[in-house]
Amino acid sequence: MSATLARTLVTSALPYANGPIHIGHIAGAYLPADVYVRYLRLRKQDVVWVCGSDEHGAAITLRARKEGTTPRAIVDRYHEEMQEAFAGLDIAFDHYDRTSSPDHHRFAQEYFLTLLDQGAFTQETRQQFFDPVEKQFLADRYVQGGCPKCGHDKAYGDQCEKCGSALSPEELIDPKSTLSGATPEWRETTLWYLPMDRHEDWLREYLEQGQLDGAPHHDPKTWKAHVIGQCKSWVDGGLQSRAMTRDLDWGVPVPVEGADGKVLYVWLDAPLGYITATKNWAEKKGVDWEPYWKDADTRLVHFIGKDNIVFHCIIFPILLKEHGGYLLPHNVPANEFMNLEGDKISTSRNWAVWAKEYIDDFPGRSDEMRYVLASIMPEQKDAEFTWEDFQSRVNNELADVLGNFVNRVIVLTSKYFGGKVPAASGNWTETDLGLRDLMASTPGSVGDSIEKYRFRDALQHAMGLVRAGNKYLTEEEPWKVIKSDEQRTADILNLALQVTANAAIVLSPFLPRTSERIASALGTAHLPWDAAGGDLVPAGQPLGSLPILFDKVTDEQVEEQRSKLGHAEGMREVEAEKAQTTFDDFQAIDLRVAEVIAAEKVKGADKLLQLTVRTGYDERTVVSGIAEHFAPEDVVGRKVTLLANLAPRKIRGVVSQGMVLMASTEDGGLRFVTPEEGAEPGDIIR
RNA sequence: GGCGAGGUAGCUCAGCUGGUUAGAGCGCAGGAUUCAUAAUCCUGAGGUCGAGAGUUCAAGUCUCUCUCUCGCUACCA
Repeated sequence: MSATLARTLVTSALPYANGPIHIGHIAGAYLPADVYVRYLRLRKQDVVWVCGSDEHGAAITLRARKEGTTPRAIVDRYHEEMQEAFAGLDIAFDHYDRTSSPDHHRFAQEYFLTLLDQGAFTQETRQQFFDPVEKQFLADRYVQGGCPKCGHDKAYGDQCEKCGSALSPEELIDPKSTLSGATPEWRETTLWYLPMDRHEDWLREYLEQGQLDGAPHHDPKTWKAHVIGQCKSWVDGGLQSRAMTRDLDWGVPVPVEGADGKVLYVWLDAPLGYITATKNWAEKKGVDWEPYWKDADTRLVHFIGKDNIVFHCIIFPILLKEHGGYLLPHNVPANEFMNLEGDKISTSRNWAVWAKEYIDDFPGRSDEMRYVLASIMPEQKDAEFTWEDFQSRVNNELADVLGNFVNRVIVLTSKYFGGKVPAASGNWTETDLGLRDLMASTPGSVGDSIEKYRFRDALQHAMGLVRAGNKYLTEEEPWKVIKSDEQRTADILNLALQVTANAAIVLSPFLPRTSERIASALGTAHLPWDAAGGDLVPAGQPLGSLPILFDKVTDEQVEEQRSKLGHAEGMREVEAEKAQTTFDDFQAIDLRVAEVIAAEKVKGADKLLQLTVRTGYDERTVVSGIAEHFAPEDVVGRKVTLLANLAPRKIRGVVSQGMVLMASTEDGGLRFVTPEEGAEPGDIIR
């Protein structure tokens, strides 16, 4: 497959510059791309891999405000930090850029104008929250208020970070501007929208048939099932218009008169960063960038996590096609998620293994992490990282299988042949020929798997050669043969050395450092992939010294890493108290003790429970979004705190008269606010 | 509730367009061996392929129903 196209352009999802990189990111979008690209480079193919920091968007400005600094300071900090993290794990982009650069702004604006001229957008006026104090429109994330679902009192206008549900700003209870704290007003604003429904037909053809403009473009069978599935689900469900601009002051300004205070939506801006990065790479290199994005002889591959599928398979292709002249992705091998020690990775709970911390704790041991992540990469479904598994893979596979094999080959050679590669007679036995066959076929099987984005398989194939080497030594027993037949011993060790040199090549996309150390010791450094398969080490070659390749991971280290999880201090976001209120305002709220006497699930809604509560003076219905935390039988008979004088509201066809108060716990759970024994329904709380 | 992806040996996972006794790595048990980081190699135990029904000469592999997990989406006061 790789032989038919002239060049390959690889991108990895632009990491968002408001937090550090963890192993989930690495396993999702960076390590697979790195392996893929290293392989293509070894094949001497024309390949470019670009990435960069995604530095715009409301979340960054919000964070800047919270920390009392500027968005620039935030993105500068993470731009540096993320690059250190990548470098620490030998993630070697050809070019790492950033979206806040003037080059990128200019290019994104040009691109936007072209689309505008070509009628790709519609202009619509909608109601949006406006901060009367700061005199500016508020992006969804700039509005905070009570979460209508879990009651969390500091949910954002686009989602509640406590319960994870997606929201829109008008749903918030008692919305406040996060800029000034003022209550926002509804005002009209004009934004540009991308009407995606226009594109459903060709998208369907592109995704399902791999056809573009009536011509074959790619083989859809090579795409992952979950990628195509999710895309079809979106297209079949009907595509909506999506705003391509935002009212914000941090981003690429909309280059249109009268559009002050408006910027390009990050999802328009960010993927264009791939193009800017390619241009900047080309300039640095003194070559033409355009073939990489425009020549039909180029394969475009996006490595991403599953959360980005829709953007890379639907929205970005629309933007590229609308502009014209640009290539569409040939494949988007999105990975699923990496879980950690039985739970999902969570930045705010510090339930994560941070790339930088790993490198600090295990200096120089990037290959170990790369190996483990490649072995368990979430290629088809979510995967799970545990430190115990890390330990066992490093100790049993890297140290015992690979490290020990290399060591025994070198020790045997130095013992019997003074550390020089012995010459082979050429009289191969059946066993020898079997191993030589495997040696010859391994580069192909590893490469095939890599080209199919099956990195775990590829690594298995590569390790298979090493395992065969161990078996060979054990069965041929050169330490016995040496006593009677020196030439036969030379043959055995020569072959074992050739296997070692071959292993260094086929493992190098995964274990660049280790491969380099092995190859240097054997004097076979910097050989191309296509050299692999046959004899690589010449007879008579003196071997360099090679210390033990892998230290074992101790139980203490495992324990230490485990104990770090979830225990970072101050990681829980302490929420600022709300603005002062008055006793009179408090008096307006009528809280009472009530007892739940019946409960049932609201049909058609996963999260709603319809409760009947006794207040002592009446019985009423309250709809509560707690069904995911409590079964109906769990709540019947409980005494609860009821907000009694809340205006009735119809939810899913049921009129809810009041609200049951809940405490939302750090782990995202809910607890009833239960009065002490002795309080009876109807008792007033004040 | 709708849609998508999953549910395969103790663990982590492969199984392409349906076809001999369902595989790998790790773990475990027994054995071999000592060149090597107490490493290696061999053998084995042996999983109703989430549950049920159906199509077929033949199903882990296709169809339907159910169930659990994950994601998107709706509901959320």
